[in-house]
Amino acid sequence: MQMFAAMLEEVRRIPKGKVATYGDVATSSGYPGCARQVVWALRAGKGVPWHRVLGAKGHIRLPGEAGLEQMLLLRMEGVEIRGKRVELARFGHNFPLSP
DNA sequence: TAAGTGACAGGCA
DNA sequence: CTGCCTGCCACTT
Repeated sequence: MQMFAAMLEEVRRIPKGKVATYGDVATSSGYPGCARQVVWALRAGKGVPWHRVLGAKGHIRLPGEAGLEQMLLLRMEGVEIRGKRVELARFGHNFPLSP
């Protein structure tokens, strides 16, 4: 499995109403420490719920209107947003380790 | 081959 | 709480 493919797969596993961080996606997809590569995957990936991926602490790391849209999409899925951040304790998706 | 880039993470003031 | 700095890794030029 290619790195990006694995990452995109993990992103697709995030259920509606939940979110995950770049680091979590990277780790659970088998590439710990490759949070930046998750960005690559998301940019290249199509048909993935990219809006469910946030930065550390549930911070939205998308600048400009894209961030606004992400916030909107998350809200529509039932994710509450406090100011500029999400409560990972409640909406963070617990990834099933896949070895 | 080396240097630069990025929707990052974690530590520290 | 915020903002700055460093480490990280795959990819491009």
